[in-house]
Amino acid sequence: MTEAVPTETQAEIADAVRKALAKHGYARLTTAKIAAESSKTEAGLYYHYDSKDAMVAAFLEGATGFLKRQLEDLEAADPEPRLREACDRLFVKFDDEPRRRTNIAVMELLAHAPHNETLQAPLLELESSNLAVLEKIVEDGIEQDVFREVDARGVAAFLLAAASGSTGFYLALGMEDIGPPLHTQAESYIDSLLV
Amino acid sequence: MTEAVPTETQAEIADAVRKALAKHGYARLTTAKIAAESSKTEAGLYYHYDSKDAMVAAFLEGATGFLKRQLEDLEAADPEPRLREACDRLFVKFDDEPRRRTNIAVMELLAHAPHNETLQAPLLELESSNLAVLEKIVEDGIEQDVFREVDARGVAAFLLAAASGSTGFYLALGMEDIGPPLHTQAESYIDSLLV
DNA sequence: CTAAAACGAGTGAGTGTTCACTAAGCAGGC
DNA sequence: GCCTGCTTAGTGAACACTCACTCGTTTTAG
Repeated sequence: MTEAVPTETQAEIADAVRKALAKHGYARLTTAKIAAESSKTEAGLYYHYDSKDAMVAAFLEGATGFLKRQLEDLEAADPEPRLREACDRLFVKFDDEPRRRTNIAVMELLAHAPHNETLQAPLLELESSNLAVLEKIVEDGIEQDVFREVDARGVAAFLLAAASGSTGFYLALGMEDIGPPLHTQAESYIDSLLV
Repeated sequence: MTEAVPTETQAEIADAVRKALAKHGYARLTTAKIAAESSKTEAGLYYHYDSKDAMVAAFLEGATGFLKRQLEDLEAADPEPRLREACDRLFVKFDDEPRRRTNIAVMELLAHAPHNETLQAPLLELESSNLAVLEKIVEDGIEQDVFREVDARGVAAFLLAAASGSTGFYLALGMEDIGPPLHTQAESYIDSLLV
């Protein structure tokens, strides 16, 4: 586990990967397009990274790190509002354009992960972490008698699946009108967990 | 809407696309790999399709058609068992290898859809159709007083999102142990809809 | 204190390979 | 003898990556 804090330039390139992915998608990502989004030339990228794959991996580590922290740094302390806050962050808003694009990009990398080993580790860590955070909240809620005696892991997985699934038809396909009822339904689902 | 029933050879090529996608993913899909999965040479593919994009589109139309029909041809008549049956088909089993790979491939195409127009129409039709089927079941259930007065569209979207989301961490990342509790939780969610 | 050497960061111009796609031709059935 | 279906052999473009070199800064040596 080489943590290797990226230099400023490395971070700039990783951000260029994000922009290029948002514009063109992973399947059409090229080093030329990454360079175009950064202040460097194509060859210059290779001074900081060994390969295109390494650049994508750098972006992915940054993105998954951010998504992980977003769910770890919840403000509410009590289980119920805490779970609602988590849900709020998990269901990305349609008009948050950069975040929407980034989520779609991560989804494309996720779908490609079975065919590219370097993508697997950060994604696995992201999902495991998110799952653990949600599970912990539900467990606490059960202990404090605010939630019914449900399967904490199942509930966590169900919520997480619903949130990531919404990225597909809501964010990627642009089915705008489905977002609000979806989020409302997630809230109702949480209601149904209460004692 | 040119329905254009594919010839036998065209269908064989579309199936070769499926196999190639399962093996290599969309980002690494090449015409050479498609040819390798079929009985034709690379150039031969172009006698039947104008472009690589057209071949992918042909696969996608077949795949989405199948996924649509799978949810339209439910056996149970009454809302509750019907919704459970729909759920059963929506949550793909881990050990159903070809289906699993196909679902992942469709997910990769879905994530790439914002950057490739030819992918959008069949995917939009698939999701709309699935959503409509689920919504109808819930609506019927409400009318027949077997489900509570919930937001049918929201419930449909929530179930569909959970199912497609599970493709990500369950199927693509290989988190095998999360599948069963997820499916169980979907069942519990349906329980919570009952009057 | 200064000149030379070394180094970090980057560029412009390639290189070999892979890719999507095409042109020309050929076998066999009507 | 002419379509239909397919092949062999390309073609130019795009791609990931490399190389020789530059230019400013920093380190070292006398």
